[in-house]
Amino acid sequence: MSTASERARMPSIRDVARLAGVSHQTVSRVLNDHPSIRPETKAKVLDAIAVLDYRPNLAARALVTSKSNMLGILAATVGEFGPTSSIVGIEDAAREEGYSVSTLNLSATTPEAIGSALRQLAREQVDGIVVLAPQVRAFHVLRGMAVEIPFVSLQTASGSDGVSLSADQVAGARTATEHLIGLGHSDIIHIAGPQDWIEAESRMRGYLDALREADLPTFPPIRGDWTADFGYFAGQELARRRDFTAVFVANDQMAIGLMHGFRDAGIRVPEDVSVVGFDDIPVAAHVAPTLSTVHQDFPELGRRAVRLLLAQIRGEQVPQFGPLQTTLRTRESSAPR
Amino acid sequence: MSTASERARMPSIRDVARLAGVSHQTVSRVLNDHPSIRPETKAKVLDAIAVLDYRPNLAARALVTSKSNMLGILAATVGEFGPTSSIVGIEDAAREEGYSVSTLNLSATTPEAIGSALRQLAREQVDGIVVLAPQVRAFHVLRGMAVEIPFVSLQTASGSDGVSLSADQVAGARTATEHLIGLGHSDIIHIAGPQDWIEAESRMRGYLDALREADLPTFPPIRGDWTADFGYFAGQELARRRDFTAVFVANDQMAIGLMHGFRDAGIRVPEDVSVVGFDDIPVAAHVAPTLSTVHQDFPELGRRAVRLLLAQIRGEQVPQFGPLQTTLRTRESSAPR
DNA sequence: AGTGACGATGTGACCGTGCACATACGAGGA
DNA sequence: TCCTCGTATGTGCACGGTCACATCGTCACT
Repeated sequence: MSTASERARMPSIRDVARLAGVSHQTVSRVLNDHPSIRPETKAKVLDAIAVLDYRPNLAARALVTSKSNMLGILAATVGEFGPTSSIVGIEDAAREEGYSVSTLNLSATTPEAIGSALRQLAREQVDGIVVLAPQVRAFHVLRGMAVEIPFVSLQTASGSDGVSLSADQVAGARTATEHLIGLGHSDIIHIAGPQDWIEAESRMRGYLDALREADLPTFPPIRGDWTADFGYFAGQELARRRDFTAVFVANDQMAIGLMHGFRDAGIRVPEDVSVVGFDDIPVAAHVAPTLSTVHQDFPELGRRAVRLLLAQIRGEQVPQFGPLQTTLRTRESSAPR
Repeated sequence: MSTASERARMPSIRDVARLAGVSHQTVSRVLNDHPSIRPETKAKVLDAIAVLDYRPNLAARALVTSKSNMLGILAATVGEFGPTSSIVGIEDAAREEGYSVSTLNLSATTPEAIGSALRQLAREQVDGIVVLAPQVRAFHVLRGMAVEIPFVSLQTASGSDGVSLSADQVAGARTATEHLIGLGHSDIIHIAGPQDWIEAESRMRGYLDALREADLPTFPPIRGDWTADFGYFAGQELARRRDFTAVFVANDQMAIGLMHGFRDAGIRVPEDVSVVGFDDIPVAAHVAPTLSTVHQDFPELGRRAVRLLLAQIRGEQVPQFGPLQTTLRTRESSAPR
């Protein structure tokens, strides 16, 4: 029966040292896998650690090393499917490497908001930051502010230059558009994402490239907001025009909404109009008609981001990833003209 | 031009003190809003802080106070829509209260995995933990292990007993089933979630309650895994039986897959069979036919979790939330018999 | 035998805070 | 006038690790 009154202080490195009959520094060496430790001594220390159920205090360690063993995620994505999936990949990969992850969700993408978020993460002394801020504006802000903390930004640029990373959006969009062209469509319109999203721009570029190369007419893209609701209204709007036979939509949510809008307006997919989306969200294969779309591996993107970031942090050779491939998933919503 | 060689050490509380001509303790008092500080002194200190761009070192603070100002999220959800949405709510609310959030995603829900995750968060000295582990097993594990850290668990129990919190799943499922009954259906089957998910049980109970009360026959529920793919196979399977006219599905993904399966098997929704889902995911309003479902406010659930947790941490009166209401969204997929 | 290098371990300082206690000063009551 | 009390501020230590340096023994080489 122990004295309940005495505050249960966690055992420290010195408690372990006392029990093992060594100095606290020796314990520290065992914890950090220092080479010059006699196996016998190491065993004694490990025993003591086990007996006391000792766990190193991360705050103390962070204080003295000014390294927190923690990565930060700065996310400026409302809850889009893609980025959210990447976050899971990031967390898993980080955890595997012994890092914790602190997430910071941003609603606004103003320079001030991004700045203060970045400073917040810096205060937490994260060792590195993965930025998921697919907006053009955010990207510039980041470039502009000289952060001393290593960071990798996800899905912001089309190429990978050591600090940014993404699937090959342009190629994916191009493939999707070429698929429609191959089906005999020559009047293909595009519903794009918000103007300041880099991915939206890339997907639009891929669309334009494919059309130009095939000498087909391009249409001014319609700017959406990624939501299914917008897609619906766009569908109703487009129903008045009949100068197209196919639509390439910048993401699946809008594509699904679009098909709904068409349906309500009496336009059949794919008989009257073919539709291709982007992202391959889980329900894309099951909506009616099933949606042709471009698949990309978001979790893998997250894992790569972590590898890139850790290489930077550790000063190792930064791995050069080629752009992540996308895959076209052909389904019912796209059919020959 | 400054000497680049000298390591840029962050300004500490003592640097501020020196510049302001006071003791470090006075600076500390200013930082912590201590009452006995002359306004004049306070101003001097604040000036110095601004000049040096000083920011308190959280690790040092955590070390001495053994409080980290950080909340942990322990999530054992593969990436389901609901929990993911709640996480956003948690983060926002936590951030507003000045807390950081460290997320830990679990793939397995074995007692060992949960235990080690909990210990990991404890090592990070989080002040409290929100657990999103909707599996029955996880719930028991948590109950079993005496964690000294305050925690709130989300979506595990149907009631709210101060440490757990959820929308009223039973009532929601009951409303959905009653809706089908009201449409004249008497043979209603249920596709449930995985056996060890508490929500799956609650939704099933709501379904059973409604049927029993209306004196209608119940069917042994079909156990799914939440995925649209499972729904699809279930649809094909069910197409062979024709002993029902309505299906209440435990989540929207499976419901969408189910409708796909029916479609491929030549069963029309809602003419031949009515379908109602649960969760109201964003595309539910746009699939064909649009899906009747039960809406719940996941982000609000997350916010409440944080309020509950903070009250516990601060030793305040723990707020008693009634169960969060759900709303039935009636759409095309459910029609009169 | 002397010397240098290396392995194994110990000693003390230090990281940046907050806390307990000490101190200085002015106001108010006996 | 002296003592008490409250306000405003300073002093030193503790938190739990790591780092730089010191110590001591052993072994190889000259």
